[in-house]
Amino acid sequence: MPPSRKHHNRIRELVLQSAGRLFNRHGFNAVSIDDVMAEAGLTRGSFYCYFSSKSDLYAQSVARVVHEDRENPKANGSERARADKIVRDYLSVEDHEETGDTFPMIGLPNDISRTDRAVRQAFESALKLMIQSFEQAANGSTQTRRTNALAIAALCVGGMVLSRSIEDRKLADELRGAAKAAALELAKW
Amino acid sequence: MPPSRKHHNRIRELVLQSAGRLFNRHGFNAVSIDDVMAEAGLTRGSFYCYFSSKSDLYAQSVARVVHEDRENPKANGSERARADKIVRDYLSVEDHEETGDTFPMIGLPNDISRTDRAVRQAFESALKLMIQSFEQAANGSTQTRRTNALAIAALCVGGMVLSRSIEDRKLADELRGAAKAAALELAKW
DNA sequence: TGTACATCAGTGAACGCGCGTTCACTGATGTAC
DNA sequence: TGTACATCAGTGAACGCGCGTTCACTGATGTAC
Repeated sequence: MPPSRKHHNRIRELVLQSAGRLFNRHGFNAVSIDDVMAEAGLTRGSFYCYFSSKSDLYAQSVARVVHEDRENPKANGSERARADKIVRDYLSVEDHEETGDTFPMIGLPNDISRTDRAVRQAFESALKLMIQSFEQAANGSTQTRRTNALAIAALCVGGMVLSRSIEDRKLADELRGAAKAAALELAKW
Repeated sequence: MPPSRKHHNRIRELVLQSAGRLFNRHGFNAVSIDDVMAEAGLTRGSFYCYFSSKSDLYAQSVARVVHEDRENPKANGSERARADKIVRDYLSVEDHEETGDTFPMIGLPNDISRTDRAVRQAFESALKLMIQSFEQAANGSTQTRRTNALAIAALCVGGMVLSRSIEDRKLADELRGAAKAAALELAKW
């Protein structure tokens, strides 16, 4: 087996990273396979050496984040710090263009609607993980923590989606700021 | 002028209604011109008798709602009642499939990203109107009302988008419920 | 050590499909005379 | 009142483009002997 297994995995990882970045920024539909491969420095054709379809790529890209989080759950510090980081990733006023390969991957959930099962399931498990993070970090009774975690998730996604959809930068910043404040208020962590 | 002006306007309105319904439910990209025309009982071709492009249709569909709201601002009752209705339209657990031609039209904002100017502007003005509604209805200082109105908007959109993106109905209902509770708590109206 | 071969990453052209848009045409409606 | 004509809604086929996917081919790499 000539081109080594190592090489295969390295490139594959590279493509996954490009994909994560692009999917987070622009959503599923708006990103083409060409875009992903170009960002990784390759051309369209070899994509299928690594993934069986665009949906497969998305599913694996999301699954990777979930998996990594499960592997080293405390790597990024306390539960509080992790939850805090997620909120910041979504709602920071400053570097909102930098949604790298951090956590989110729930980039732009809307265009998920009509795609296949695997994509939706991957998305769903990532969402559940995010909610769980918030739940563990929050204070209060079990019930309160659950409810607040759900609301925080809605604030994160809603704030980000809206602020990205508009051109009025001032309003966009205001929106993210308000959503962040409300989220942190709910969390009381 | 044979087919009367009345007729033209009537059909046009009918198409706008179908469009509003479908766009609210599925977003911009996921709805085809065929879908809209079929829902109105017509075929693809005559679409261009009424609108110059798909973007034009979307822009006008959204603009209609804004316009109607400006025309009879108190038609639906007090400011409180109107704001309340918007939240319910977004986040009711029951009839979330029924997002008719009520207010929302901020159906699924994500896939707006790469479409033309008119579409984005229409969307943006609708969003501003929604925020304004919340602002007027809420209690507290000017500053508090503004901040809370923004957070409520994020909760509405985030809660709806997320709950529509997942298959786990129980979680979806929980999400909408939590987002709604948080929104009403913020509003204190 | 050197040569033949197998393997697979990578390329770029081509295919197919969905969908927005165009177009030639039909048919009904109302106005002109 | 009746007939010819103009107007436009409506139809369905066709075009064009973007993009996911396929495919025949190349070339490099490492193993077999």
